[in-house]
Amino acid sequence: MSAQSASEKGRQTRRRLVEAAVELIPEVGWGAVTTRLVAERAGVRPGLVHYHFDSVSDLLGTAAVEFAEAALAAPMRSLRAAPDPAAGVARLMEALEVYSGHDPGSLLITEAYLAATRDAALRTALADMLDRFRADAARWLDGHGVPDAEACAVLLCALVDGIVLHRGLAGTPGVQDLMGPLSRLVAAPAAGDDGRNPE
Amino acid sequence: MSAQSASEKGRQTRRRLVEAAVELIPEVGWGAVTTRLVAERAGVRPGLVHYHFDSVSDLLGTAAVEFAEAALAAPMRSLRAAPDPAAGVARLMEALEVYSGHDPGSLLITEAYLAATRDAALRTALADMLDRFRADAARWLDGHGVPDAEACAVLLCALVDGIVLHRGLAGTPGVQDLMGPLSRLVAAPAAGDDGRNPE
DNA sequence: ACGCATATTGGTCATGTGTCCAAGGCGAAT
DNA sequence: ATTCGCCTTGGACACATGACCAATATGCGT
Repeated sequence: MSAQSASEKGRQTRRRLVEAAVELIPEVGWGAVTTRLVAERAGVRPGLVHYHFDSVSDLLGTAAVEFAEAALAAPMRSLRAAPDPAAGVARLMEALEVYSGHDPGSLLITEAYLAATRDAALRTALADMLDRFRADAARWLDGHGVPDAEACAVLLCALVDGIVLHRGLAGTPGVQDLMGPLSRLVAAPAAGDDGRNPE
Repeated sequence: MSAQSASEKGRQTRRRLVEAAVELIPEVGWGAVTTRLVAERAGVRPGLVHYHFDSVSDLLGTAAVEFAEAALAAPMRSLRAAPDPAAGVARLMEALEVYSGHDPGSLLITEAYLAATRDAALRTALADMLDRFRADAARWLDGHGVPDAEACAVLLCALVDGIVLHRGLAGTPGVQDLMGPLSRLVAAPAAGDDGRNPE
């Protein structure tokens, strides 16, 4: 295969380390990912971790952001491809069905949320991601006549992570059972202006 | 004052350790709570931790369950005291407003959720709690004419933790801005009483 | 061919960790 | 007062950790 340039090999090693971290974070927990552990999983020597990353936190942060970015793209596409709000939410929930039982990806993201509490850089990175996702969803909902699109988007995003979180605990009922109330959430006001909330 | 019996003093020490753990878990993260750290916070000697608890995990699990039990009681009361579903959800969200910014309590619970992923005993303990909460909410919603009460309860519980989780990241919009769509969620389809929001 | 920059190695270092234990304290029951 | 049981003390143990570094390998441009 390829005896690539030194920098190319370096990038590959770095990538392996990130992938190993992505695997390990859900398995053992954010704080329990150690240099030696991640190096062993990546098949490289422990010393390399501190060559490619400033610290273990740096590695973990990089892994979390890279993964989350990729993981959120799919559900977002599902939502956008839907013809109407109800179908969109249905698709979103379907995409979420992947997160059944103890899904490593969802655990990773939750771990990252918590770690972000104690890491300013990670916090802003994740918050930016969430805002982008939320803004996209709000725009789409608004464009399809859903009232309070922005609030709906906030709720949907919270719902996604909340369901994912509870899934980790035990078998929360299948998502399809939730569709009734959910479709009400994004239903356009039937006749009169009913869903409005005067402050 | 005091000069209580030996066993009484022991119970007090144990209580202090639990309280210290409750403080520390959100501050430094579940995995970073060490014997010496928690002992220092509790004002006792490190050796005592392993007298009152089998291990650090044992301490953390005890702290999480005891705290979560107490923390969920208040919102549940708020919900139950409400006259109708819309008001109930409003009260629930109000109670949640306590969780503004980085609320230690919500972080504690989230940390516990994640730790439960790798601890069977803790997992069943937390799942039992969540089920009780969910069942109570469902019963109450059902008794107030909300359709799909069970699914609604699942959504509400997920919503609570999801909002709490996202709150930790940054200033998610105030809860009152979410009430419009939320009242739609629990609105009864019947013509008479709908999701109007008294206040 | 020769340096040159990058990637890798194998090891060391001080520090902090969970767990355990023998000895001491101290109130309570006899 | 003496014994008994719980609580507490201070220290010890073996071990894992993050970070660091001088030396080495590897492929690049010249």
